[in-house]
Amino acid sequence: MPEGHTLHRLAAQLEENFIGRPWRVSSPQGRFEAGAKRLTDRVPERAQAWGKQLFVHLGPDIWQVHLGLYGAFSFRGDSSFTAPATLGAPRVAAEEFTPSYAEDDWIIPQPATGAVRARIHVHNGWADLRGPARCAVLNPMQYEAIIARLGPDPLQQPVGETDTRLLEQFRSNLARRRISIGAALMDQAVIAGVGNIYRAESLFEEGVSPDTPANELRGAAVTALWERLTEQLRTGFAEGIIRTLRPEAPELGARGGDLRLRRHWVYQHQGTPCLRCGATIAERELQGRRLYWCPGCQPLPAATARS
DNA sequence: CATCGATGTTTAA
DNA sequence: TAAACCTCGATGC
Repeated sequence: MPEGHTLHRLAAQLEENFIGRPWRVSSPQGRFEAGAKRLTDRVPERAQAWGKQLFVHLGPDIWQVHLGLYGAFSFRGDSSFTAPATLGAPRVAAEEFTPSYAEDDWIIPQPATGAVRARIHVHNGWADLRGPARCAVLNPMQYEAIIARLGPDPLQQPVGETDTRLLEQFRSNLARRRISIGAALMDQAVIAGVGNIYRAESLFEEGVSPDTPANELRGAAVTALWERLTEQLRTGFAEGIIRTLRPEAPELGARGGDLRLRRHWVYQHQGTPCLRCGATIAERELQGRRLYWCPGCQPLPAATARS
């Protein structure tokens, strides 16, 4: 589920399995051959996530990966290579296999199946990247240009802390935009890492209408929205899935048990009663993406309501 | 076997 | 605002 939390998990996973070790990079599919050739047989120094962007630093070269809608990494290795089967868009779980080793003691990877853009390989395992929207080698200037276009990422804050500098950047980014908060949360220059699910679920939990003009949100509401997104993204990072609805939520009472498998308050629940107020959850298209909200819990503020 | 849709972004019109 | 792009599982005939 590649919203920001997935990319931070990915960066942590790459740090664990790949950083500080020589790696081999290839492009079985062929569409990243030049980049793979440049990166292979070197030692990656740092993996970094910022919003939905992933960067791996190797001296002045930076490997940039953006998963887009359906990009994913899959991991395989021996028992010393601890990694989930996949990170990113949903993929089928890998089957068991018995590791074997080459003369140099490197694990022998299985043949790539399907469209593997990039394969990264260390002595005890490997990862395959499929379907990314971007997979490129950047120079420092190109990297800086991309970073400059990204807003603050709530996951840049140390766990348990609020970085007021980042919060104030979010606040001023909203104040300068004449678009709705629903549109603003999807703009990676306003806040980095939020996607369609976190947009819907954070606005619902804060009781904010997606149609509220971004520059009319009150100060306290901006702070609360930032804190809410921080909490939701941190939970997603810790658990590896986006779950904003919990069976033990007080609003659910005895219904919680029946709702164990439901993860979201409003995302993809249009046409059904809101679990908080009973109003029918609404859905429409906004800037080419589906927008979900509860008209009962998220009314337009009276001052800006249209007649 | 064909079509659709998805957690996203960029480019063109 | 629309189309293009990247991939694959689910759905439908």
